[in-house]
Amino acid sequence: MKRPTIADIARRAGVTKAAVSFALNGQPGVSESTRGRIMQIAEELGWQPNSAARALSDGRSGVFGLVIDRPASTLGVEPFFMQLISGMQAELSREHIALLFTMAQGPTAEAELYREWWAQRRVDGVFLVDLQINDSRVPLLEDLGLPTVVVGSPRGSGSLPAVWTDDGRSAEMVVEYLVGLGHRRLARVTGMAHYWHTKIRTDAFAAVARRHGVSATFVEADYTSEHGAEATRELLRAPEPPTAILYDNDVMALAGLTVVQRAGLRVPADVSIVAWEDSALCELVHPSLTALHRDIPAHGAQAARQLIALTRHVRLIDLRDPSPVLVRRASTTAVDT
Amino acid sequence: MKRPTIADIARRAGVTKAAVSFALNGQPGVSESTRGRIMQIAEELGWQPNSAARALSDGRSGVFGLVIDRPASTLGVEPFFMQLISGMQAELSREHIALLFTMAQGPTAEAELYREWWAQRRVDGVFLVDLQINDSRVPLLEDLGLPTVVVGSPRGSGSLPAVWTDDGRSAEMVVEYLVGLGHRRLARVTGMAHYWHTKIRTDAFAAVARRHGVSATFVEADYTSEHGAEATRELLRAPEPPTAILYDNDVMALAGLTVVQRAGLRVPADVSIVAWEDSALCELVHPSLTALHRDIPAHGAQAARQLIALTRHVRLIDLRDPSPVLVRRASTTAVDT
DNA sequence: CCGTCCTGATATACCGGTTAAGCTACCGGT
DNA sequence: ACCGGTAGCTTAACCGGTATATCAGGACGG
Repeated sequence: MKRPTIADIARRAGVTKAAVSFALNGQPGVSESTRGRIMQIAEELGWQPNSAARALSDGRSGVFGLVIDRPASTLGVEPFFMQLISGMQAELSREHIALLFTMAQGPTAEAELYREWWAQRRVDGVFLVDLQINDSRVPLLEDLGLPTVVVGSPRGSGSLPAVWTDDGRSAEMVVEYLVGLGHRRLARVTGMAHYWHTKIRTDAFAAVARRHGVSATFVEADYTSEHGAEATRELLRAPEPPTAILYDNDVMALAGLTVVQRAGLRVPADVSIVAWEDSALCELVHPSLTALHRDIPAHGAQAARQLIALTRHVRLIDLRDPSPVLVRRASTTAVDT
Repeated sequence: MKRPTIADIARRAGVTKAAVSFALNGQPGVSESTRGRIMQIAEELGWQPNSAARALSDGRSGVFGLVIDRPASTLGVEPFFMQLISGMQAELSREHIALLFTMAQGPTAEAELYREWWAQRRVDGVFLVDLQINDSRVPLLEDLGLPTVVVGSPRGSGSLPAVWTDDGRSAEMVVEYLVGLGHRRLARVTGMAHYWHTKIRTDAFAAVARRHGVSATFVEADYTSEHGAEATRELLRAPEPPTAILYDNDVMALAGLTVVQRAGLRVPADVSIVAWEDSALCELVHPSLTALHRDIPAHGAQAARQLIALTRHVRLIDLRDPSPVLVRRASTTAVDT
C-alpha cells in the first residue's frame, strides 16, 4: 500500500504542495472550491499527515510520555496504573496524541529516559508519577524545560503543576471512621517511605490519631503481597496488637486479611481491615474489604487535560480531584468492648 | 535548554553537516582524527538525534505499537499485560525502540488506530494480541503491510508470524492431572468464546476429557470476577455439580473460590480449583490456588525480538515458547470416593 | 610528466510537511 | 486610464537528519 503525501494530492489537484497544505489545515489562501476538491482527493487517497514530517516542521511530536519505575511484580497486580492510563487515553485520543509508555528500573534509568526523549524530541510532555521526597526528577524536568504534569501530590513538585487528591484528608477520614467504631489501637501498613504520598498519609494518620488520643503504629512495606503479609505478622506479634489496620493498597490488604485469618483471628470481629484504593478484588474476597474508592480514570483524564493545556502554553494551577469516598464493606466493624 | 543539532556540531568542528553525519554514524568518509573531534563535541553538547528528522529521512520511526481492546475494568486486575509489556520493554529498550501503548474500545476503533498509525508512519510495527476467530484485524494488517507479530496463537494468524505457547497441551495437562486425582466431572469457566485461545483450550479440554471418559462442562465468562462468580454459581446449581473447575484467569478463579466457599462447600475437599495464569494472588489466598504458570515477561521479550527481526526483513517462522508448568498448590486434591 | 586512484572532505538533494514572501489577475473607485 | 487592494495561488526556504554525487589534492604507476 502506497501511502500518499501532499505532493500526490497536489499533482492530482493541479496545484502546489502549499495550496494543499493550506486547504487541509483550514488556513486561508485557497478558494472554497479548490479546498473542497483537495479535501475530496485527500479523502479518496486516504491521506494522513506523516507524523515525522509534521513533527520536524512544527517541532511537536504529538506524543506524551509516561514512565513507571516499579518492579513489574508489583505493577502486575496493581490496577491503579492501568486505570490511570485508560483515563488518560480517553482524553488524549480525541486530540490525536499518543502515549509512549515505559517501565524503567531505578531513578537513574528514568532520568536518562527523560533526557533522551527530550533531546530526541520524542515527546511533547510527560506525566510524572510516584513523586519522591527530594525527587531528583523534579529539578531535572524543570531544567530540561520538558512540560510535565505531576500526578498525585503537590508537595515537592516544585514549579511543576500537579493533579492530586487529598491524601491527608482521606487518611483523616479513615482514622475518624475507625475511632468512631471504638478502635483505640490503629495501624497502617504503608508503601515505600520515600514516596511523598506515603509521608502525607502517614503524617495525617499520626496527627489525627494523636488528636483523638489513640495509638498509631506504622510498618513500611513495598506494595507486594509478601511484604504486606510480613508486615501484618509483625503487627500481630506485638503485646497489644492493633484492632484495625489500614493498608496502602488492595494487594497488601488482601495479604493481611489472609495472615490475620490464618493466625486464628476473625475479620472484622478481632481485626478490622481497610484498603487504600478500591478494586474488584476488594469486593471479591470474604469478608469483602472496606476501601477508599476514587475515580482513577477520571484522575488520569484530568492529568491529560492539564498536560495538553500546558503544551499549549496555558499557565496552570494545581488541580485537586474529588476526595476518595470510604466504601464500607464487611471487613470493618465496631470494636468489641 | 537549547537542544543541539548536527549543524551546531558542524559549525564548532569547522566541517559540514555531512561530515558530522558520517562521523556519528560510523560511516567511512572522515579521517579518524576528525571523527574523534566530532564525537567529542557531540558528547560535550549532549547531542541526540532528532527522532522526527531521522524518521523522516530513513522512513522508520523507531516505535512499535500495542493496542489492547479490553474493558479497563478487566485490564486493571489482569497482571498479564503489564508483565507482557515489561518483558517487551526489556528487549526494546536496548535497541532504543519505544512502545506506543493504547487501549481501544472495540475492533472498529482498533482497526482505525492501525490505519492511522501506519498512514502517519507513527509505528514501524505492532504486536497483535487476543486473536479472535475470523479476526478482521489480520487481513487488515496483512493488507496494510504493517509488520506484525501475533502474540498468543498461531491459529488464524494468516501470514503473520506468531509467538505462542501451546494452550492445547496445557489444557491436556490439567485434565490429565485432575483425572489422575480421580475427578470424573470436570468444568471449565472460559474466557470469551470468540478468542482463538479460548477455543483451542476448550477443544483440547473436551477432547481429552472424552478420551478419559469423564464429563466436561463449559461456561463462558468475560474474565471479570462478576462473571466468574456467576458462572460458578451456575455450575454448582447442576444436579451433579463438577468436582473440579478450571478457570481461564486468576481473577475468575478467585471469584469462584469465594462462591464455592460461601455455598458451604470446601475447597479442595468438595471442589478442586485450578487457575489458568499464575500470579501473586494465587499464592496469596486461602487455600492457595493451583495454577498454570508461565514466564510472561520472557514471552513478551520473545515477541519483541521477533518484531525487531521482522522490521529488519528477516523471514520469520512461528515460535513456540516453553509450555506452562502446573504449579500444584492447596486448591486441588484427590476426589473423596 | 601525465593520467589514475584513493582519501577526506564538500555540495546538494531528499524525506513530507509548514509557512513567509512574492506574484498575478481581477475588482472597484476616482 | 490608472491605482490600490485583495483573493488565490506559487515559489522557496526551513525543520534536522541521511545519502549520493562531486571535488580537491596527494600518492602512485608507467
